[in-house]
Amino acid sequence: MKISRITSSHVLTTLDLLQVTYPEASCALTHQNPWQLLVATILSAQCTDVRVNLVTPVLFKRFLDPASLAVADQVEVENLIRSTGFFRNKAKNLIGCAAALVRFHKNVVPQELTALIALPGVGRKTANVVLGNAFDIPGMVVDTHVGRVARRLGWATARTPEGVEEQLCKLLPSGRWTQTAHVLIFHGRQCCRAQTAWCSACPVVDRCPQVGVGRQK
DNA sequence: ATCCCGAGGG
DNA sequence: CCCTCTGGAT
Repeated sequence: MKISRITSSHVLTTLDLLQVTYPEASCALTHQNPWQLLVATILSAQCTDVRVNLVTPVLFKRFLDPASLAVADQVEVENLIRSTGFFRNKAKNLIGCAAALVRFHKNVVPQELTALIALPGVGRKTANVVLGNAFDIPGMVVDTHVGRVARRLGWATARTPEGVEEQLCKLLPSGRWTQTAHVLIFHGRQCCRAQTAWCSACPVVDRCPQVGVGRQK
């Protein structure tokens, strides 16, 4: 199958199959607005969404908006988010983030990648999650897993992460960018591995143009 | 004991 | 590139 024959709906179906196979890969952060999503995403580093969702309601009840969090006592914030890990860094970043929004962004979350990354505690990954899930702006972090799996599935041909990102964003339907990156990472780690692919156990073998590439487990 | 859907700093 | 920051799950 050539790349030109890969359609959006074909990709979507494949994605759904992968999602069913790796349910834990789906993003389950609860939020009502970009600000809450930003906070939840910062907290989600090295921590499950379930644990993040346990602390955010308390945090948002105590600090309603960026303005109140910006002047919060760091130790109080630390105690509220302790169970999400890296709590000292996260508390400092959360407060710093809120302060930057107040100071430079009129209290609202910016919609530009560079502006988001400039916020404390916000890197490429967090920024892309916020852009995609809160503003529906295309973008995803392409690591080696995402690149390899996307190429094997025929969804991308580019060799650089940036090239793959561009091809995937064009191919994928609105709002599926971060979810796709995540599910491809899971698939790449657990089944479609770099050295030994496990095609006989692959949930999407029949949709893969390169079944049997490389060594097989 | 080891791994994790990350970010920042050396 | 390598390290560190942390708790919780496995």
